[in-house]
Amino acid sequence: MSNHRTILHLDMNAFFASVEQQADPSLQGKPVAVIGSGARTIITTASYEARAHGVGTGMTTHEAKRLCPELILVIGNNREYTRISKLIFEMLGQFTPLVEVFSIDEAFLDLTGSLRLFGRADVIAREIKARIRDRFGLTCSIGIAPNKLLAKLASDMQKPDGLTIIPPENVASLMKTTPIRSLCGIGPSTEQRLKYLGISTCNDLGHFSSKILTRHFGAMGARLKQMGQGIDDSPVIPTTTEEEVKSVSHSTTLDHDLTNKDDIHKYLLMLSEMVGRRARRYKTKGKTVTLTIRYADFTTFSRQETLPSPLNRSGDIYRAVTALLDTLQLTQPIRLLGVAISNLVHASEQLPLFPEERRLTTLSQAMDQVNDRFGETTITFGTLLGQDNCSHVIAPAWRPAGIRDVKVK
DNA sequence: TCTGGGGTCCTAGGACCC
DNA sequence: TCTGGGGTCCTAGGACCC
Repeated sequence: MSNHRTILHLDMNAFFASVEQQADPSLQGKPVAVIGSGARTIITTASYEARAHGVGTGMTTHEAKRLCPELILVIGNNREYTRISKLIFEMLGQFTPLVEVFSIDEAFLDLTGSLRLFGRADVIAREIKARIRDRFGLTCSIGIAPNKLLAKLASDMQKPDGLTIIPPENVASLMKTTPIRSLCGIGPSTEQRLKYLGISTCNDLGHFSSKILTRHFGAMGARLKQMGQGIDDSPVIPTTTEEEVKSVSHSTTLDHDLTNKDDIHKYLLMLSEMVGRRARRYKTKGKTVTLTIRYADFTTFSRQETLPSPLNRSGDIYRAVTALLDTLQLTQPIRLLGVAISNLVHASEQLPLFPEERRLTTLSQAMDQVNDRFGETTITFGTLLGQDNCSHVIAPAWRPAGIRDVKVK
């Protein structure tokens, strides 16, 4: 009986773009990019045909069109991606109850206990790939390794439609050639700081002085050294028992930069309503309210306030963020506005004690009920009317609403 | 028409309390 | 009437993920 774990990481290939190509055969084999609906949108996902021209996530549509004039732009369909994502994750639950949803198109599976029943891990991986292909016409890349860090590294090694296995005995030699930047958790900034210390491969990192790493990176230092050695003890946490969310936020890049206070207030009301509604759906309230502003030149900053009692009514959130706005001296036109609540506590089912408070809470609940039944914009605040609708494209990392309710087996 | 949106975690410094 | 010091909460910003 070996004492190491067998972890599988699944990564859907060009998920949003592939779903679009499946739904519309005329897109198959063509360069396709999924974008948002706003005026200043970016490429969310590019099909492999588009990637061949250099088109990638984060590019502006104009940059992408310049690289690939025949590129077909498709506005993302969040509902459909969420629907398929849930079906795939449910299917994964047939192989182990230990399925951790990492994003809308990625998941970790702990197969350690499943091997006796299903045989070898690569057999399970091939079965998963076949099912996803047969049922959805989609491909994925799978990595299998002794832990999550290496499984994720492995799934990245062959795309699209890959299957990469890192056996425990191969870890040390793999670390010799793997660049630190390939590890999940080491981004551009950490890479630069490590390079400055003369560290460029995982092997360099794994053998570097703990003392110096701790001096430069604090608590993160020890963890970095372990990562360099390919060590990762973090468990696969099934999504059903996942912790509660810690914040709820919405932000929007405006179609045009704003200077007018009335316009800014309208957007803040819209964002407050979106945050409040989602918080109420989650049955949560937040004590801290945050306003985020991005200026035309992209400087971004935030102001937050922690209130005496938690709130989730849209009007209360709106009041708090406008109060924060009033403390500021704006120096440039505004490009982006964001509203968040954090410091979350469970919302009590009990109605407030005072009549006026009770009236407002009941009103808020009634509006939610109507909106739940007849669609998002049936009832809303007067000043919101005439505002463009707020159908934003979810990012690949977005966790589908209610995903925590997915029954895994 | 340069540069989306939703999250988590960490840090540093200040307030405040004992 | 020099300098302590731990703990907690809060704010603001930044790194990182997809």
